[in-house]
Amino acid sequence: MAPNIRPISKKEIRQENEATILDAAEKVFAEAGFGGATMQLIADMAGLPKANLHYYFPTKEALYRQVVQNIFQVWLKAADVFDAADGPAEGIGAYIDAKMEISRRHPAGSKVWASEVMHRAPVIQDYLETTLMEWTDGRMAIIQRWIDAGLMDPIDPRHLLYMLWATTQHYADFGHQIETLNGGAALSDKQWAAAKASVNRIILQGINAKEV
Amino acid sequence: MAPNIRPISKKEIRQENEATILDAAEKVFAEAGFGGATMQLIADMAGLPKANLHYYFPTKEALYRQVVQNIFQVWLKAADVFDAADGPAEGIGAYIDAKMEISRRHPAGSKVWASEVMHRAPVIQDYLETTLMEWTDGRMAIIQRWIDAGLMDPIDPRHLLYMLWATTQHYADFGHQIETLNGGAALSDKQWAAAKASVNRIILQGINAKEV
DNA sequence: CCACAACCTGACCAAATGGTCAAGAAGAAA
DNA sequence: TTTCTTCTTGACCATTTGGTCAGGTTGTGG
Repeated sequence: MAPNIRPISKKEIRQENEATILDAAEKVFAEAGFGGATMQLIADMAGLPKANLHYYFPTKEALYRQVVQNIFQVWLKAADVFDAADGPAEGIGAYIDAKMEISRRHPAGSKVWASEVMHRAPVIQDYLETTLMEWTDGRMAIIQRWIDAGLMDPIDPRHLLYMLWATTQHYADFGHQIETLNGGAALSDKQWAAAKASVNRIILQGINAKEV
Repeated sequence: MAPNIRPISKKEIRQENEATILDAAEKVFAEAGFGGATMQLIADMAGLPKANLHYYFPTKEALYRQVVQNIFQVWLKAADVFDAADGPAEGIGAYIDAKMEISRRHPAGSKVWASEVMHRAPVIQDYLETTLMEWTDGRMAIIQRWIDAGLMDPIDPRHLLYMLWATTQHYADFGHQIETLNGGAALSDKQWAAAKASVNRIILQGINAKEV
C-alpha cells in the first residue's frame, strides 16, 4: 500500500476520469442506443455523479461523439495488417483475424458504430465521406493489384470489402443472437477459433486466393 | 372519383390505420432506435394525432413489439426457397437472392431487427430461443445433408448461416454507409445485381457448391 | 503558507415525452 | 329514427432527462 497511493495529480485525475467515463459511455450507448442511454446511467456505471460527467463533457452529444471517434481509430488501425501483406491469402486472412479479434474484445464499440451508421451517421458523416472513403479506395486498389497479378479471382473489390466488414462485425453486433443460439453461453475459445477458420476458409476459397 | 370513395367501414378503418401506424413506426424505429423514437414523431409520419396511436396500440412498447414481430414473419418466409432446393448451389443461391431483395425493399425492418438484437433482444428474446433456434437447427441439418452427399465442402453449417445473414443484411443495416461510399447515391439496379453476383460467387465458390 | 486554478457535487430547472381522459363525431344495428 | 359501439382528438398530467449552478474541496505554483 505504500507506493502508488499518492500519485493523483490533476492531470492524472483528468485522464483517468475521462477514460472511465468514455468506457462507461461506450457500454451504455451500445446497450441502449443514443436515445435510450441516459447520462444518469452512464454516471452510475462510471461510479461518478452525473454533474461530474458534464464537467468533462459538456453535452451528451459531445460525449457520444468522442466515443464514436475513438472507435473509428481502433478500426482504422486494424487495417495495418492488410497493407503489409504480399498477397490476398496473407493480407485478407490477417485482416479477418484482426477484425474477429476486435469483435470479440471490443463488441460495444462495434455496436455503437453500427447504431450510428444505421441512424444515418448524424455524428460522423464527415468521417464516412473523407477518411473512410479514402481508406476504402486505397484498399480496393490493393485488391485490384492482387487481381491483376493473378493472385485471386476478379471479384469486385468493393463487395469483397463489404463482405469482410459484414461477416466479422456480425460476431460483435449480433453477439447476443449468436449466444442465444449457442444455448445462452458465450462462444468458447474453440468456438471462436472455429468461427475464424470458417470465415477464413469460405472467403479465401471464395476469391480463389493463391499463396504467394 | 365515383367508385371506391365510400367504402370506409369500421373494419376497414381499423385495418388501414393499424397498417399506416405500423409502417410509420417501422421507419421511425429504424431511423431513431426505440429510445430515440417518439410517439409524436410516429404520429406525424402517419398523419394522425398522437392520441389516436394510443387508441390502437396501448403503449409504445406494444407498438414496437408488433413491428418486430411482423419483421420476423417476413424473415421466416424468405427461407422457403432454402428448403425446396435440391442442393447448395440452388438453395443457398436462392436464399441469398431472396435476402438481398429484402434488404433492398425492406431496409427499415432489417434495421429494427438489428437494433433489437444489439440491445440484447428485450422484446423478442423468446422468439430467438424458440422459433429462430428451431429454424436454425433445421437449416443446419439440411446443409449437413448436402455435405454428407458430397455436394459441398465440410463447412461448419452454423457459421455459414451466420455469414449469409451478416452479408445480406449488411446491405440494409449499413445501407447509409454503402450509399455514402457510392458517392451519396443509392445503388442502381446494375449495382445491386453486381452485389448479388459477388456475394453469390464468393460464397458458393467458398463452400465449393456443386451443381446438382 | 497563500492564492489560484482545477475539480467535485447536491440541488435545482425547463423542456420533452409517454400516457390519460372526457367529450364529441361517425358508422352499425334495431 | 334511435341506440349502441367504435373511432377521434385537443387538452392535460406525472415523470424523466439533459443540463445548470453555486458553493465547497483539493492539488499546485509561488
